[in-house]
Amino acid sequence: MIRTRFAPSPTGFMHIGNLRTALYEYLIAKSAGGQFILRIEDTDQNRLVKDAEKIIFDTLKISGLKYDEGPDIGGEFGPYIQSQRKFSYLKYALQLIDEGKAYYCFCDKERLDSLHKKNLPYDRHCRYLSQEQIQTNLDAKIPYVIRQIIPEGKTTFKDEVYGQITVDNSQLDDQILIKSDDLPTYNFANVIDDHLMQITHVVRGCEYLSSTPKYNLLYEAFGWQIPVYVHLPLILDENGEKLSKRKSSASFQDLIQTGFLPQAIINYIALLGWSPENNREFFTLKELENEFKIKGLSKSPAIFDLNKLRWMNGEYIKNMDEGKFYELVLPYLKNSIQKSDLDYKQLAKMSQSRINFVHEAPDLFDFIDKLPNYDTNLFIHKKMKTNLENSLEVLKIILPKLHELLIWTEDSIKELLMKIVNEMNLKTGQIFWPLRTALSGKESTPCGATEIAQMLGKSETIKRVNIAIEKLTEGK
RNA sequence: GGCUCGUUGGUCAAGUGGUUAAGACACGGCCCUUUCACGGCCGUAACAGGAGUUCAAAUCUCCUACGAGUCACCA
Repeated sequence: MIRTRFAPSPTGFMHIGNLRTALYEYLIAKSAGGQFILRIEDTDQNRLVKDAEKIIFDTLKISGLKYDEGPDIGGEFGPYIQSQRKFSYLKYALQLIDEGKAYYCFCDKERLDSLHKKNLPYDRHCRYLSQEQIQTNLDAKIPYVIRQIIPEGKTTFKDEVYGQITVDNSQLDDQILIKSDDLPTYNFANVIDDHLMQITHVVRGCEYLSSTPKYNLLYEAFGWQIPVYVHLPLILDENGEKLSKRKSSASFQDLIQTGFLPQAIINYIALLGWSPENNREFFTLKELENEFKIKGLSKSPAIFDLNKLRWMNGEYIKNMDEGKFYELVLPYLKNSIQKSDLDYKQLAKMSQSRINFVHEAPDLFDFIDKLPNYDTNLFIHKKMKTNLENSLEVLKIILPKLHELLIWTEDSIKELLMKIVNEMNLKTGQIFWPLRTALSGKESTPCGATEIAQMLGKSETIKRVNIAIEKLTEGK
């Protein structure tokens, strides 16, 4: 049984890099019928950010990444918040001391700093202390940390994405397992918890690639089974820089707030660093669970392209069930458009293929309540073969006929206009373009002249045609 | 600086020794159309550089360049 875990620190926003890591962890587990676990790593109390934990829960919920075990739902390997396990790590470190694989270190900050300044690794000073010295120091209550003895030689491990990687142990410090406050370091707690929680696949960002040998040395010291490693390439922002938890540019919440649909975000980030075996681009989460293969992960970093996300969001809107889109867009339309006798279903339908965000819909219809103060040059359209003169002429012809029209429906208006087109032997556009422009005052609208006339009603239509005639006459 | 990793069009990417080097976004053009959008068609544009192995290299090896990650009592 494959078990993966998402182990974030509650130190800020969830940016899409974090989310993608969670997504891949989820997919690796679920594509093999395994389990996905959430564990909060909050051992650094100084860096905690208020509400960050809630953000994590909410984000996973909204994006549909359901975990099988976690702080808020429990599970047989709990607790799932590291601060609640904080004193359970010490005994493992003491065990390593007993076995001669770790040691007390009493070096003070000054000593360490001076080494650090010279860019030197820890000199293993305390590794060779005698039993008596150690006991004396302990009795004297001198603060200590516990360090692991890093053996000579090389450490080799296999990563599922990056392949075999070998590091000379001389590159590795005798790492601290337990800090002087008796709490574990991140790396140590991580290994212990992953083992205790029976995590089989450690999936994480590739910033951990170079510290993985340290992890392995720990597993080996305990004689525990080493997990499968899957390191993920970075996601960079549009400037090619690392995403940050402080800057919110690519934070999930902000994207949601901007109007991106969770499904579109998930779909898009799934493709940032992974590609399916076929050429497919659209996946629901369920479909990803079926198609995801570790083999498709790439090694090089990817730039987060808001442009393509926008496009994908538009695709999700276009392909959305009509009824569902109507539900989503209705409040926006009702709130922004004052004219109330409108067929909102029709408006929804007209906007669905024209927007990338639901909230953009009302902008398309802003001309309904108020005719913009447009420039008469709008009447000039080369392809429609219209200019100021023939537009004026056409509008003058239409005006009385509109007055006479008794039944005011889209069909009746269209019939009327087509009749004029035929009688006068015009190009269709030569009558529709001036009318549409006169009624909307905009270069483009989500629908044609007849729909607009119908929406506006007879008197408003006539009013706007009159305004247009005036404008065009004045310009002469 | 040491170590590790990476480098295919502006972006995401396919590709595992022989391809006209896919596809998508963006961009440009054309078509459809009463405008716009949708849709359809077409186009611009890439193997970081060098040396080697080979009949044959985007693919294997080495070097160089560039980029990134990491070297904490942070996670």
